[in-house]
Order: sequence, then C-alpha cells, then structure tokens
Amino acid sequence: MSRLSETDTAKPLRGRAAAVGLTRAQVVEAAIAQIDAKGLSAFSLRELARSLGVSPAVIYWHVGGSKEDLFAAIAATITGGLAAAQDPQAPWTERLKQVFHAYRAAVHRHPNISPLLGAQMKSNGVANLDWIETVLAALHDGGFEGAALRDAFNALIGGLCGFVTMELAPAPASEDGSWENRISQRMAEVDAEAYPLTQAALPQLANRIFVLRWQNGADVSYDESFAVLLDILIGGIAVRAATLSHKEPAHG
Amino acid sequence: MSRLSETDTAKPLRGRAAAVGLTRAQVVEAAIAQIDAKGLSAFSLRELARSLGVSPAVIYWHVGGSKEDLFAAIAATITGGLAAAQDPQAPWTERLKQVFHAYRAAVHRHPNISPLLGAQMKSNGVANLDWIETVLAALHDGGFEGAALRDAFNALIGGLCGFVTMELAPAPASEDGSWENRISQRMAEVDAEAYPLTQAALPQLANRIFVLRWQNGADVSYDESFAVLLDILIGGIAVRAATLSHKEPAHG
DNA sequence: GCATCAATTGAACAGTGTTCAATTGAAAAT
DNA sequence: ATTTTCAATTGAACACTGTTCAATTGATGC
Repeated sequence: MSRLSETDTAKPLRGRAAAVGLTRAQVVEAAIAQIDAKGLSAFSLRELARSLGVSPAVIYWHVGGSKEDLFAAIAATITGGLAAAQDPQAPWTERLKQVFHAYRAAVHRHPNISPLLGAQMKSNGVANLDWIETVLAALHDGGFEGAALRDAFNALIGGLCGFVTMELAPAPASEDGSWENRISQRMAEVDAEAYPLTQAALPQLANRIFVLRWQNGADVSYDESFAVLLDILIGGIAVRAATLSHKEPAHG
Repeated sequence: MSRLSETDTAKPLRGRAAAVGLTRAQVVEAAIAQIDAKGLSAFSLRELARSLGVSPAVIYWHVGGSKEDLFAAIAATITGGLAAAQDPQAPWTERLKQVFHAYRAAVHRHPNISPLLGAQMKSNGVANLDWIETVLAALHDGGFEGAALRDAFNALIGGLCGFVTMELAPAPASEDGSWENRISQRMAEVDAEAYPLTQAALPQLANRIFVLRWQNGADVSYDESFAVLLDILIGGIAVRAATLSHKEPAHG
C-alpha cells in the first residue's frame, strides 16, 4: 500500500513516521536535484534511494506505483505556480508573452528535465491546469472560441513549448571531438557521385551552420530566436483575433 | 570490431557474410517496425535480436557501439529524402510550407518514433543535412542573413518540429479510465480552500478542454492547428523579410 | 502494556545494455 | 586441395535496472 494523497498531510504522524519522516516532497526534490546534477539518462530510482540512504522500495511507497508517477510529480513541481507570473492589468497579448516567457524560464532552470515536461504536458495534472487556464483566459479575452480557440491554443502551446523542448534537447554525445571535426567528417562522408548537388552545397552549408551556431556549446543562446518566435506568434494571433471580431460580431 | 561504414557496401562479401548476410539496413528496418508496432518504451535490443532470431551482440556489430547509434540510424532513415518534397519553381515561402508539411507527414508515418527525432535533430547526420539545407536556401532566397537568418531558422525548426514533437508525445497511461473520469477526478482533487479561484474556474476550464479535445484519442487531429501555426509563422517571416530588404538593400 | 499502522527493510524476479573471448564457414590465397 | 583470412555470429558473463512483497521497526493513541 502506498501513500495516496498528492499533498503532504499536515495531520499528526504516527508510528515510525514521526521519527524518520522522509517526505514525498523531499523525495521529489532529491530526484530533481539528482537529474539536475547528473542528467536524465543517468538517473535511476535505485541511485536516488542510495543517495537518500534508503531502500529502493521507499521511493515507491512515497511516490506511487511507478517511475512515471515520479516523473509526473517532478513535472508538476517545476511547472507549478506558473500562472502567477502575469500582470492581470496588461492586455491579453502581453499576458500571453509573460506567461510563455515564465514557462521558458522555469524549464531553463532545469534543462535536464525538459524532455519530461514535453511528455507530461498532456497529462494535465492539477499543477498545470491553472497556467493552462491562464492561456485559455487570455485567448478568450482576445475573442477566440470553438475551433479558432483550439487552433490558437494548440499553435501557442505546441509551437512555444515545442521550441523549448527542442532547444534543450540533449545533443547526442559527440563521438570523437569538436563540432568542427564532426562537420568536416560528415562532409567527407557524403558520396559525391550519389549526391553531387549536396556535395557542392556542403561548404556553403557548413558556413551557414557556423553562422547559426547550431550547436549545444556553452556560449550559444536561443534567447533572441525565442523572442522572435514569440513575437511572430502573438502578432499573428492578434491579427486573427481582429478578423474574428469582424466576422462574428459579439456572439452570445 | 564493428561495421564502420554508414552505407552498406555493395562489394563482394567474404566468409559467413555471403551465406547468412544480415544487413545493417535490415536491422534498422526491423527496429523501426518493432517500435511502430509495440511502442518506444517497449522496445529493447534484446527483443529486437530475438525477433530477428539472432544473438543480441549482432545488433552491436551491425549498428555500432550503443543503442543511441541505432536511434540515430533510425532517425536518419525516417527523415531521409525529405528535401525532395519541394517544387523548386515555387516561391520560397511556398517551398517552406511544402518542406515542413513533408516533415510532419514523415514523422506521422511513425508516431512512436517521434521522441527520437526531436532529440536527434541536433545531431545533424548526413541524411538530415540536405533538408536543413533546403530550409536555409529558402530563407536565403527570402533575403535572410546573419542573426536574422539564425532567428528565422531557429523559429521555424523549433516551432514547427517542436509542435510535431508535442502533438505526438505519448500521453501517460490513464490510470483508471476515460478522459472525462480523469478530469472530474482532478476537479475533485483541487483544494477549494487553497485555490478558490482555480476551483471556481474549473468547470469552465473543463468545458474548454472538451471543446479543444485536448486528448490523445482516436478522432482527434491536430491538422488544422498545425496549418494555422504554419500560416502564422511563414506569414510573420515573410513580413520580416520585407522589412529586412527595406533596411539593407541588396548587400553583396 | 498493547495494538495500530505509517514507514522502512532486504531479498527476490525478470529484464536490460554492453562486452568479449570464442566459433563458424565461405571466399581468397597458396 | 589445402590453408589462410576475416566478415558474421554465438553464448556466456557483468553490472545494472524497475518493481513487488512478505517481513520488520517503533513511536503514538488507547
């Protein structure tokens, strides 16, 4: 039998609980710390238990039936309280920008956990519901309803959260060395007979890639690219909102 | 020692190769088929070997040093030949639409493999280089250079590929039943004292979610939402291209 | 002092990725 | 015709994983 309640009960504890008292929240926090430190692929329930000085079964008792449940709890912890990051007085387009900047900032605080958040976005745990509500409310203020609301919502969530998922996706461990080495190696691999056009374009392509700094290095930032994406999306949605109100004047 | 070459050699085989002759391509295809059939989380190298009637070590010999390498090969196979899906005569904005629709279609043919593609997007294997080149060439025709090119490229790739990654992300296995059950259960879980506003908003929110059909069921499609996102993005980028050419008239 | 029961234990099961010294057997060399 | 070569495969082994479960602990309420 496992602890069922999501929130830690403040009720008086009995039995061994009062003495040792490992909390569900402590387990989740330790898991987050461990993933932050050593990466998601190096994370295991057994090592988590080891680092807590505890038997692996304890994790299950505190967190639920499976590793997925722990991941869900982690995602809920990280994206919790995100709706508070908006100014209720601001116009709806501005509120959307604030909320999505807050989402990106929250995920960037735990880049190694990013893959989990993308997957957990569909679970709609309670912790996420309020910030989903925030997005929906802003779009509602913009006049969106029905299919138009669905598309605007999906475009925003999918495009922006997807961007963050992509930018933080772990680059595969480089086989032998630097980015330059890998690119020139790839270039050498291209079969000139089968793909003459690609072969001809490759030097130019390599230059472009260097310009773009499409790599996972230390000095690379996607901040400006995200701002551009956010601007384009909110702008396009505002335009659609305007045409919507022209076509359907004040339904309901 | 493992087979190093990416492409299967057409050179005459010696030794046992000619008799049994399991190909690297065959291994990759079998892996794709298995992930398509049983899902990514149920996939293992051992069962892949089992289904091929072969020892697990064979996979390593054919595909390289680790499971990651197999995943890279799978991603390359699926996104290979994507650049061909464009009409060179069309204007650059239209070419971008064609290419990204082709990307989405290719990933939708293997929804279970989608998580791999998002991660593997940063590896820039040769198979992907040509369609990345396609995107870059279209943007170049639109007049983008330097930081503006980087941002337009990142916004497109991140937003659109991210959208596809998000829409195909596997929803966590529903604990007890239908979507409606889960939503009403979540609603019951919300602490009315701690979150009175959220509690009050939940019925409306639930309605909205039902309208949006934000679920992973059979009859749900993100086709229109993706089209909306694509329209907004390409439109916004076209606008930026126009302002670019005003500011920097024909540099170079 | 006793029963309760939240919290923990330790052992076990089935399965995983990965490595490696052996082995096969047809093609090439002699 | 025999030997050598070596691509391809094997089977066993190692260290590890997620998960389950019957036991055990020990402070609290009775």
